[in-house]
Amino acid sequence: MAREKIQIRKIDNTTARQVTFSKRRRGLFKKAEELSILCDAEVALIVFSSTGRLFHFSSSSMKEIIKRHSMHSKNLQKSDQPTLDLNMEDSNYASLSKQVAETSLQLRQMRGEDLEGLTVEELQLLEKKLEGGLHRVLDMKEAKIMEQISDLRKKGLDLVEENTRLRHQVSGVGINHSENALAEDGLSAESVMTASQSGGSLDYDDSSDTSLKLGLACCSWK
Amino acid sequence: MAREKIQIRKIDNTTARQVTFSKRRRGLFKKAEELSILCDAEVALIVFSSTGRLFHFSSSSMKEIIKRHSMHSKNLQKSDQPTLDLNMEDSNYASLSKQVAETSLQLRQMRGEDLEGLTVEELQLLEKKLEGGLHRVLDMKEAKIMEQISDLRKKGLDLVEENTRLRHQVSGVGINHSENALAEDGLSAESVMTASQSGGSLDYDDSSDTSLKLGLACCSWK
DNA sequence: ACCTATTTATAATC
DNA sequence: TGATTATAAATAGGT
Repeated sequence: MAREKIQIRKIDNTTARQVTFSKRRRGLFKKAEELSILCDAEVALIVFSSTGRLFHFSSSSMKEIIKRHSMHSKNLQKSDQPTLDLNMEDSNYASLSKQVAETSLQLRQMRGEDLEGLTVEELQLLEKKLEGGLHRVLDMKEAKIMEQISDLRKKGLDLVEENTRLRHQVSGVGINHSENALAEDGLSAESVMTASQSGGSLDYDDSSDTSLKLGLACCSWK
Repeated sequence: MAREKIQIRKIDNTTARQVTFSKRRRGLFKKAEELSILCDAEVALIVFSSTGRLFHFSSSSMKEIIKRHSMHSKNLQKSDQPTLDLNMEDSNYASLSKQVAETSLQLRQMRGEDLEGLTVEELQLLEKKLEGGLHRVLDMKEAKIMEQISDLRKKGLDLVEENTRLRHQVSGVGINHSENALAEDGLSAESVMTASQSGGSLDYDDSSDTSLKLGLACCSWK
């Protein structure tokens, strides 16, 4: 709702996502409170950021609202869960632990560990994930490298410019002592450009081991 | 936010209040969902109208989010629960929670997400990890496939053997009716061996695109 | 964190 | 309720 319309899907850029999260979170909580006041409603809002931070609002007691909610929804639940507040909290830790175990197993498997129990199909899936991840990492690395190169090139050009200006100043003032010999074969703007570009071409070798690929092997330069 | 600015206090007129409730409720739920999608956040929203009707939204499992919330808030609660075990869990909770956040970030990054903040060096490291993992996964897959192949081959040999035995039995008993024509071009033990071996040679080509590596990508070996 | 051009949400009205 | 519309708010992209 601003400078440009955006699509409602996960924001890729982490920083942008966090900024948007902050802004929209404030907006959401404000509106939640307004609804509760204007319309005399009971409102409970719980938000966990993707980094795990908790934000919450409730117009009255969060516990009461949650209880009331679970009473309502319990009518539709299979009553195999005598979930009261107490054992719910107890099972929290377990579920979080389970989550840790699960995620770290996934992580280990992506590192190529603990693969014994997997079927060929699961391995195939893992392989696809890894290739996808690798591809995106390579793309990002490439982007960063390009950025650095263009930065460096720009800086180089600036320096050459300043260098030239200084040399002119020096010769203009007529103080051209031997100490300034350095300036006499100072780099030209063009040579800097060229050097930067060859640095940026990053010619890769297809036959090299993949671990040395330098990330540009299969990538599209953007 | 419209024809006129309003004060945020309870709307006296019941009808107007209900109308506003409907409109704002929709807006609130929409924004809650948008936040969860855009920012990859976990969001739970529970609303009771003043007439007692329940409305709720949750980006994932309401139960899970509520659990997670109650764990967090327990940390800030007064010690009306002087249970030793619980306290221990509380003190562990923060670190466990942090661990979840950390591991899942790593996982996301291995999937190629959330890479913005990384330096080229970090990306390089990630790349190495991915390549290492991929390599081990491929190795394991190959091993499993080889194993399956030799299993199949063995079973094939057994079958051929039995087949032969059966054929002998059949001809021995002298009941060689036309229905048994099938047996007459039964596979020889050798042909099974050969077929299995050529299927199992698995020569992969280093220069091929990784996604096609092992040449068996499309086959589902069980 | 602050600034605006735009997009959204919505209060009043029909 | 539902549609309309003028206006208040929210906010995306920059700085």
